[in-house]
Amino acid sequence: MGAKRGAVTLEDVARRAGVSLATASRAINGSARKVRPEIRERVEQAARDLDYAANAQAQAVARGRTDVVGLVVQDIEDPYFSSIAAGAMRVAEANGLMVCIASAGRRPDKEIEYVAALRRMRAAAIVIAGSRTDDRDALARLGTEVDAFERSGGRAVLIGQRRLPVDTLVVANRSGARDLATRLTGLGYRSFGVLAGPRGLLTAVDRLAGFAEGLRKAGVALSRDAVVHGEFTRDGGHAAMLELLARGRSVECVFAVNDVMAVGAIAALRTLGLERTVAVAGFDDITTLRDVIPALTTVRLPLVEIGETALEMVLREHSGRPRYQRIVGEVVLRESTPGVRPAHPAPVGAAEPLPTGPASST
Amino acid sequence: MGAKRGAVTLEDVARRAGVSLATASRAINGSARKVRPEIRERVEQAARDLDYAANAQAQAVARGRTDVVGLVVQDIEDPYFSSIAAGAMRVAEANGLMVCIASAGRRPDKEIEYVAALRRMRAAAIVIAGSRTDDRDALARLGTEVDAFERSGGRAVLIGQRRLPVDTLVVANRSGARDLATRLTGLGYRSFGVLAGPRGLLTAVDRLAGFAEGLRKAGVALSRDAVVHGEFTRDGGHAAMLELLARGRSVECVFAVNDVMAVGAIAALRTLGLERTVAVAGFDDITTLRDVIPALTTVRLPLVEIGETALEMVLREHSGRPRYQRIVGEVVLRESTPGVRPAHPAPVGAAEPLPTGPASST
DNA sequence: GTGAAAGCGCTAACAG
DNA sequence: CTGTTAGCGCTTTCAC
Repeated sequence: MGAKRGAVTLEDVARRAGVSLATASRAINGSARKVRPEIRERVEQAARDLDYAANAQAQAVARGRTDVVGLVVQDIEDPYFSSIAAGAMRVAEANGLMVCIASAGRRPDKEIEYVAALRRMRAAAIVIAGSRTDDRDALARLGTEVDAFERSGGRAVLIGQRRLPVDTLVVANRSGARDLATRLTGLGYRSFGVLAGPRGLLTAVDRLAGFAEGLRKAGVALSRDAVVHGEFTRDGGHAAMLELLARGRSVECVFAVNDVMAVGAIAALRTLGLERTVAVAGFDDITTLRDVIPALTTVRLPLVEIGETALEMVLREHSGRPRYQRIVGEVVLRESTPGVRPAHPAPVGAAEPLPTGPASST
Repeated sequence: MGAKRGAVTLEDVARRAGVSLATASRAINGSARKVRPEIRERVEQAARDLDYAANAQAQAVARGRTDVVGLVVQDIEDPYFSSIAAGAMRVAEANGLMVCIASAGRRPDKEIEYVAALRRMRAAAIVIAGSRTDDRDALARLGTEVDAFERSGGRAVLIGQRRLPVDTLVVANRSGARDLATRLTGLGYRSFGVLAGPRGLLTAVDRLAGFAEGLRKAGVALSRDAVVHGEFTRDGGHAAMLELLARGRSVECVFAVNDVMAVGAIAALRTLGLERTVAVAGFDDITTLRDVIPALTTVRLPLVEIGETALEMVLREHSGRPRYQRIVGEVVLRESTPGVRPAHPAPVGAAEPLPTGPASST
């Protein structure tokens, strides 16, 4: 895929500067040993003349290490992952690393394949972002592959569930959803529906479980058929909302297990003129979605920061056993869940405005 | 950053299979020459036993070519770019390539730096997505770097403006904005404002120019102080809208040069209770933004497809001079520009509903 | 078919 | 400090 003939080599540079290969190497690509300034300048000039660019691949094999890190996500187009990617890339830049990114399209097998590819590339580190599934077999295979990666000298970190003996940023989906349920019942809601995402996706499963748990603690029941599964996407939320309505359940409030589904749900409600009748809450607090109307109540996850932390963690030397770091979200109540009028007064801090600092963009 | 000691080498595999290095290589990593099935099986078994993964870097230096392509974007968190990335990654996957991505943070210098890094990596191809600026110097340096990249055997393609003698997907910003202006005046609007984006950003400049041109053709004036520049972001649009209002100009319709700015503008209008008074149009048709209210009139750009096309173009063998392929957008009229009631009846096809096929997600 | 050996472009001892 | 000389891990002639 692309011949690399034309490329100038270090030998060309050395010859032109009239020095040895070794000296040229030391002058250009740094080294412990020092080079006389005069010579160094001559070499650098030669390199400039020839427009020399070191062959990173060759350096990698000679040095036995790479300057590339890998990032495996489920879908780069999903803002959840592009934010994480942004964070990781920021840290990579700060450390002079290039990031090779792979979008697995939510197929566990592809994910494993990419980890393997990254192992072949001898990536220094690799961060795997995205929910695990309940597919024990896929999990085991991923574990094997990650293990092989680490044994070959690389370092890996997962973002999501703690399911493998590997460094992990454990997203507190369960407690986040539980807190959300608590706040929502605090607003006076008593009947809920859940747009639950794909059945086997742990992030979705955990959020559902946590939400149910929160309701239970508040003494609110969640009937089985008030839970509708669907794709983890805008259209999935749209369809699930319609399905829930079709089931004839009247709910005051719907919890969509992520923001994009919530947006789909609101769209569905709107076409039926119900957007102010049924409250909707999401999860993630996706920046790009902050301007939907009504503003979404959600659980904010510091996505960019998660990406940064993940890469930093894995770059930091570490000795011994896997580290698990918990990432907790924060409930943000907004207009999409105005609360039930008569009863229960809204708790303190219930109405939080949209953040509009100059920092948040997109 | 990460020792690569543990890694199993092909030599280990060869030894275990009791064959020569050469044979092991042929058996595992393919070759013109054939290997007796029996031997091949033995080698493959050995590789499996040892959990061997070929060192892609070493292969690259030996073969003189890589399996990585580079993608340089302005900001991976911006849906405009994450969609392009998704497209590029799709075709990369189809061709067994890994993509190294770099997010330049809208700094032309960083962009150049990354192209250089990609050259060092000996990337087979590289796609540079994002608007050029009016900085002639930066453009020249990018040109030099890209040229060096191509001379060293790689292939490059730009997405944006035709400003360099390099393969380019030329986005028809100007004509898109012109068409938009035509349609908008067709709806009866007569006074416009423009939230124009950063001054030096060619994409923004072209869209402004095209829009102005469209208005002119329709005999509508666009006063200089009805044009407000600002960041190419949601907050930039928000601020610019406020500024436009502060200037005391009463406009019927505002054109924000991209969707994220348009969303910011709508948010600003909403806080003032003006969202149904001032019409707003954007550009790009960002998927994630399709559910804002009112639904955004915009110029749809096939972003994912652009990413695909770019990489395909550059992967396809080509002899000779640079190719320029035009990408034209399509005006999509939606609720954010309902049209002016009394006069001018809406033209045919004016009201296009939101696409809601199961395909569109996020 | 298979193996020995010469690279690929660069780094890193090791001597001077 | 600088040059010589082994490698790094793999591919690919070139003989057998």
